[in-house]
Amino acid sequence: MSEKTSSWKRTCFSVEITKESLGKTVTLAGWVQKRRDHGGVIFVDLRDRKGIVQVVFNPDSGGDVMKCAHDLRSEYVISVTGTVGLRPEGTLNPALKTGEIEVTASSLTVLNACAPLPFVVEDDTDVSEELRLKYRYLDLRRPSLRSNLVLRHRVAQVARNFLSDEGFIEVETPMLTKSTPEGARDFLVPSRLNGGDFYALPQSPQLFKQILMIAGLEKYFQVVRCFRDEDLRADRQPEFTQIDAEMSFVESDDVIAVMESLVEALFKEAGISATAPFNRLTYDEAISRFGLDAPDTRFAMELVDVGSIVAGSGFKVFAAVVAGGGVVKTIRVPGGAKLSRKDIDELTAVAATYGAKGLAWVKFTPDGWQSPIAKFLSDSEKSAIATVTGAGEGDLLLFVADSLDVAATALGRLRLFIGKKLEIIPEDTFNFVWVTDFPMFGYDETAKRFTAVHHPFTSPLDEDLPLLETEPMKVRSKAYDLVLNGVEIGGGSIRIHDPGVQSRIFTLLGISEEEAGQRFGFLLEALKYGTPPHGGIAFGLDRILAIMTGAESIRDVIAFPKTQKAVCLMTEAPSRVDNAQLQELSLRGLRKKD
RNA sequence: GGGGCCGUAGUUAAGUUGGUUAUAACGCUGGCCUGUCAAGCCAGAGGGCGCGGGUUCGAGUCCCGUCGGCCCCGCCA
Repeated sequence: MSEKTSSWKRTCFSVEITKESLGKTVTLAGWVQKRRDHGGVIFVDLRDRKGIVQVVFNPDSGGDVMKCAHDLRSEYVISVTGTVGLRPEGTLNPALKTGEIEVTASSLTVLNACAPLPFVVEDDTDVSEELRLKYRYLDLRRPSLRSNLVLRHRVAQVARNFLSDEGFIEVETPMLTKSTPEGARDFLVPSRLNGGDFYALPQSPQLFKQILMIAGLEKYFQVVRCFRDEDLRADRQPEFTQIDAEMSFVESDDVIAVMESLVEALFKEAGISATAPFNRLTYDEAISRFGLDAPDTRFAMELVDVGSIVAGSGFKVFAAVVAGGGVVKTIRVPGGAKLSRKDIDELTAVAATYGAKGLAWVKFTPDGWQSPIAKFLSDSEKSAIATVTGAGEGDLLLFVADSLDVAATALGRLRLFIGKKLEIIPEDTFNFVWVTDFPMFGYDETAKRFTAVHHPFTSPLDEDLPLLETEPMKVRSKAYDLVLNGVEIGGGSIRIHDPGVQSRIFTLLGISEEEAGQRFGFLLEALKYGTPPHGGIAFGLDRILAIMTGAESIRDVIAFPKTQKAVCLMTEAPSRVDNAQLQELSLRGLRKKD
């Protein structure tokens, strides 16, 4: 196809060519980003993994080479040998790292052609994600996506190096493991050798890492895939990656201290400064001030409780909720009085999504209170509300009266919604906060039983141990989450290392001794044999990278992600299998073969 | 399980109150062109509107169903 005067093997990458290479002969290999054919001279932007450089073909290159260059198309794979030269004055391209130089080709080898593309391989493409996922290999050629993968690699390396330097041992734990019905839905794997039995893919290596502590590893870590068969979101994939760690002979503060340094190191790799120690909030504080257990602390607009002010109010809706044990909370939207009725309707709809039955509002206008509820409130109530919220002219107050859970969630979400809409959340700010002292238990109204908020192996606070049997809902745990800009990026706890306490927790969760034995017998057994106090944490690598890269979805930091229906559009997994395969696994297909 | 948005050439979109041969840009194909980098100029090909029903004289346009993508609620110890 062209003269073979030299090998097609690359001598350097595009971006390695500098002005110091002037006059040198180089061989480049890569993809044709763009061809600009002027007839007598042809420019080709050659892209390799590291960047782009302009290659020039002119009649001096030889007739064959010109003809061959003329036939080049986007994404052809080529090798070019040529001489590095300065670009003529006035033809520099400041947009390119290599914009001052160019390579004048003396030979060209087409290593492979490329079929017409389903979409243009460029960062500034607005092609649908559906198509991008189907042709993921083309999508990944785009520099922005590739740089996400590169950063992911670097961050994972930093994690490994850091933890290794801190004395953590990376241990691989099984991917084929035991199903534990607690928690998320398991992905099941049928066992051929034990027909009718199933493995589960791990939701996390939780039990294994605890057992590694019992085994005396003292410090364990793993960059590990986890699987949960639940519905997907922008920040949730059925398989995702955790930086998982566990330590022995530690309390919460010990884990937090090491992990803060790790997080500093990870974010430094992305050019983001995270300065430890990070702020801390208890769960109760987080809920009461921000409404959510993953508070976005980049902006204020905190929740204010006005329950005591309106407890005896003429506004029966408020008074009744307080009398019934509920709360009345409000947020002040600075300058929010300019919002239209339609805007407020929208906010009401948002609040309704999270279960709020209504959204009361007050606009502070030059003429005083403008509000559907103003007439029900006394002057002293109004002034108390203004004082406690700090509301002044131009502001808007939004109230939700409901159970603590609903009111906090609705206003907490509303706070985020308004923060985004009014663009009052500062960008390029990274606010880390530890949320601690989570409640041990939640209550499942439908199943009429207690559930573990974190997981059943989380240790209660020592001082709350006596409340286990008397007031379980008041028991707090030694759990901690790391929250960044309103996103939970990690969470962990000090574990129970006392089999007696572990049994009490199982009893409370309504897990019988027999059941506990079936599900976690190996752990309960192991706990008897000299278990050190231990605890750990796991970070969501995908979420961390999404924040670092500004990605809207973790799909943009995962090489081969799945769609919302958990389908890989490239491989078309999941798919049907042969009946023969099923039979071998003692399974029967439920769907007819079409 | 539920709510919302979307689906028209290869791609991204426009398609008035349902009305002749469905538009545009980019891309693609061919030609011209020695300094472009959103190259330029000329010519050209390409879809029957995700799929299936229905209403109608007539359906991208209305109705029903279905498939797919995205966002969210539930779910995610």
